[in-house]
Amino acid sequence: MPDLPPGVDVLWGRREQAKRGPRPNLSIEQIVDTAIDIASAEGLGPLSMNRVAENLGKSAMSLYRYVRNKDELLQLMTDVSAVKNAPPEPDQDLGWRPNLERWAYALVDLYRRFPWVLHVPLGPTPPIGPGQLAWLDRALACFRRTHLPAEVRIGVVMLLLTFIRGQVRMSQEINLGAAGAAAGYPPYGEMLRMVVDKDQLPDLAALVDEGVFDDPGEGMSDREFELEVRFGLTMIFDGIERLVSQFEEAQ
Amino acid sequence: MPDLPPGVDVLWGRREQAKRGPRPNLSIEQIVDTAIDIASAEGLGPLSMNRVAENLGKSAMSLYRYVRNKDELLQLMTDVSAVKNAPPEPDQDLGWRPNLERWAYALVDLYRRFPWVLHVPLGPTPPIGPGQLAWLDRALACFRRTHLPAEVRIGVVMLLLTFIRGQVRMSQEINLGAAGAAAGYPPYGEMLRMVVDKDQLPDLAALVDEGVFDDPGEGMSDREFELEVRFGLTMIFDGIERLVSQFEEAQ
DNA sequence: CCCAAACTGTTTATGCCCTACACGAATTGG
DNA sequence: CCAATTCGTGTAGGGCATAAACAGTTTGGG
Repeated sequence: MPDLPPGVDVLWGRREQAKRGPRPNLSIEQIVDTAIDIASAEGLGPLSMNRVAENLGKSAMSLYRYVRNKDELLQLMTDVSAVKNAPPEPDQDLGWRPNLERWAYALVDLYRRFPWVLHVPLGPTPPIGPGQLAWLDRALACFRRTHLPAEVRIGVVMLLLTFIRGQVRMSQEINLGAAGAAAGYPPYGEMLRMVVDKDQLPDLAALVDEGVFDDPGEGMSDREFELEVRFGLTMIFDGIERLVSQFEEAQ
Repeated sequence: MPDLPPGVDVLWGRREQAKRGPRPNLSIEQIVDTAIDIASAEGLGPLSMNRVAENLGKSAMSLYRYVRNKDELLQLMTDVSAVKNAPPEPDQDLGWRPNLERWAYALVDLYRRFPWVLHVPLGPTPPIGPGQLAWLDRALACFRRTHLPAEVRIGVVMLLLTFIRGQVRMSQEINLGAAGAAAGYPPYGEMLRMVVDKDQLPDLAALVDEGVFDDPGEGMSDREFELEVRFGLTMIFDGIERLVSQFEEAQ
């Protein structure tokens, strides 16, 4: 029987504790927590094994007694963040749409609380930790009273996952760009006016002239972001609604 | 007047050529092209300044005469890939939906031809190169005959961009995971059966029992991927259709 | 015509990073 | 009580981006 990928045993608490040898002075939980603290405060850039060990008052190599890899540490961090911010329990009296909407906005909150999660390179397998699977399960639970076939349910949930992930990530990066505006670059609208040619990019030029790209405030405000996400989610939920009613009629 | 971000002058061919000094033995085009070749063949991991220079028969530091940063090189690569795979010209006799669908699937092709683009960290500003702006323009051109207001047009295009980006990226990573299956891991369905508990994750367990996660072939086939993308895009396009007809009636 | 200025490519060096390895110290089963 | 096992650390190796100094090449101005 083949083994599970590294880290999975840890996530599900199936790591057998040592019988011999000195007592461990650290724990994976401590390591992952401090790593999460660093990443949440300063991002993934400054997160190095050295830095984590330093914050724990230990040497860098000591971490490798608990974690095979830096990548494994990142995977653990990702799943633990999903545990720290658990999905809401759907209320089966409410119908699928309000429940799924609550779920979706809770996911947005997760990515806003732990922005670095969006920059963790995906591991060798699809999500398999308890945190991420709990999110998956709660989304699927919203469809209990519908007649959607199994494949469609997953398809819909995956659609929401990728869309929310992409949207939050993009807004993050746009915000980062706004911070770069302090570095001396002109605002986006200005830059576009400098390079966009009316002949080669006519439709874009029209929008630039309308001032659509001229951000009034500093970068993208929380309200603007909310609107952008809500816009996309509404469109997607409308599509799901059509799908659900199709399979309801077929019943 | 503040300067443009680094690399923009290069992208738009506004780099002034040197008058003094020896003739350059390299060109940015060469550098970017070989970098693209490496990344397309082996991914961003093995792409280092040393490696690029090596493939050109030069020393690593020579590249810094043409490029400020590795990050700038990555941004250039991204835009050039969008030029090498240009967006289709919309046919104004066809209506917005067929045109936008062609555009969307062409974008999917772009990301499949240059998978590494999805892993390039976004730069200090939103896209400003001619390649990416051309894609933006061609998408906007699809709405010429509609009455959508400007903000909605951008919103829709952004929605498509993030969705396609996320979807292709996820399928890439799943495929990578399938490659990891050769490393000795059991298939995803098996692993889920090992960890998913019927009491704690009932809805997920139901789907696991149905065998939804048991991939018949090796990883995700092209056909499966096509279906997945088509599924999401259809839902989104239905949502756009609703939106367009709303503003048509309001006219 | 000639020299100084400007530019190119290379060599060298610095400072990070992850991590393989070997070691001494601590703990415990037989 | 010894041998096996485990823990934490120090050292070192290899890779990376890139700063700085330098030698060689081209050209504009006197």
